[in-house]
Amino acid sequence: MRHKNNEKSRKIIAAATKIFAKKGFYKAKVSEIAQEAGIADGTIYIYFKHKDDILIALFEEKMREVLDNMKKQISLESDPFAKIERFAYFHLKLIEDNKDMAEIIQVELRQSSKFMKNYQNKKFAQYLDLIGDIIQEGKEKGLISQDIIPGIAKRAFFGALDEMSRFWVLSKRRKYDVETAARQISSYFINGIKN
Amino acid sequence: MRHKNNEKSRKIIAAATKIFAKKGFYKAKVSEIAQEAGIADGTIYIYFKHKDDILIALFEEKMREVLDNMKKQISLESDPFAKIERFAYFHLKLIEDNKDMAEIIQVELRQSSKFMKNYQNKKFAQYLDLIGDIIQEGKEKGLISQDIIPGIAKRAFFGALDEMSRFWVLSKRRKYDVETAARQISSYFINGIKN
DNA sequence: TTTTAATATGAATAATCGTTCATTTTTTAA
DNA sequence: TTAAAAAATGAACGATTATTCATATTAAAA
Repeated sequence: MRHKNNEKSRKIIAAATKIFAKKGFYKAKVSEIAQEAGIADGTIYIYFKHKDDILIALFEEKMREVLDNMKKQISLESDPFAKIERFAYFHLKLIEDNKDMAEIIQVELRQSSKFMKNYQNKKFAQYLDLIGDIIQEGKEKGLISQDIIPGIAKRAFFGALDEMSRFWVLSKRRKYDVETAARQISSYFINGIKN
Repeated sequence: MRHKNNEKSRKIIAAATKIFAKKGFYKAKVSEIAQEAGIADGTIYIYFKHKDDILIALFEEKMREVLDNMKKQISLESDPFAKIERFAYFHLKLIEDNKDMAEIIQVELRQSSKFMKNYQNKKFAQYLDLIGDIIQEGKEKGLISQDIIPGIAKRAFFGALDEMSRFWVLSKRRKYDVETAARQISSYFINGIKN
């Protein structure tokens, strides 16, 4: 039954999210994931061909969620600067609400190019492009300086948010709240690029 | 003889830099590092107790270099904004000139908290604080808005540069040159935080 | 030169874990 | 209800690889 299979896949991914976040991909044992999911070791291999595939499926599922959610959020605003501010807030909010996912994306996504030679993270590129598109729109509306290179600016903005996330994810306590961090970071950026 | 030992340690670290960058920590075999260094597998264990220790020593050595170099660069400027610009340029230049090191710091440093429970990267914190101190100085001189929170701003700026590095390190070709990227990123930031 | 100490070697060890598959259990179809 | 198919199990396998250590080599001291 198609429905049940998806259910079990998701159960495995949910378990893997927890275990990968806690131990990292390499130190996470397949048997631990199985135990967390409440199934036998071998069952995992009915749904995933290799351990790697669990991580890839995890990326795909989470990134799809994140991307869809952010698209919706952005569409609620019409002003490019308001979009940027909203992006910052919801990005950081997402991190706060999904620590395990955030930790995996922070840590494992970066090394994914090493152990999965051919895996191209298209969803991540699309996520970055959400910012790129806002900047492009702002330039066209004359709100953002023509000197700004969207390919650099989108990375600078994402990187600023991402480093903040890293700090939260890897340290135990949150020193700044989401609202403050989002407001600060988006205001540096908006003031920095506006015409 | 002290001198010779240090020499061999460095030879091992140099070899490890190459291998870790190419394969990542977990996929790098100790025997490969030994081969790259032109020594026997066992010899590595005279200089390092565990594989982990090679990576830690590597971090320490590289970060010390990076930190020393950047301190010198910053001290050449007196104006906080000029310091920021110089920081951006030399950070990106360093990445460009030391691809292997950059790749390791990008990828392995992030997961270091996972496999080395007790390793605190003090040098990295100091590196971030170089930016924090510049911002503090700028605030005191009235050049930077009092609303700016150095603990957030330093991460935002570093993150912007770091994301650019990530792009360079993980993609094959460099799309933007160092000068352009440094100028863009530091100008967003400076305009964003100035009074 | 001879003795002693320090270094280096690399084959052997031992532990780890991803993956398989013969068997059992559950579900579906007849 | 019974037969066939699908899904699940988990013990066993086998490949990998960090680390050790008995032996050999080189350097230092006597």
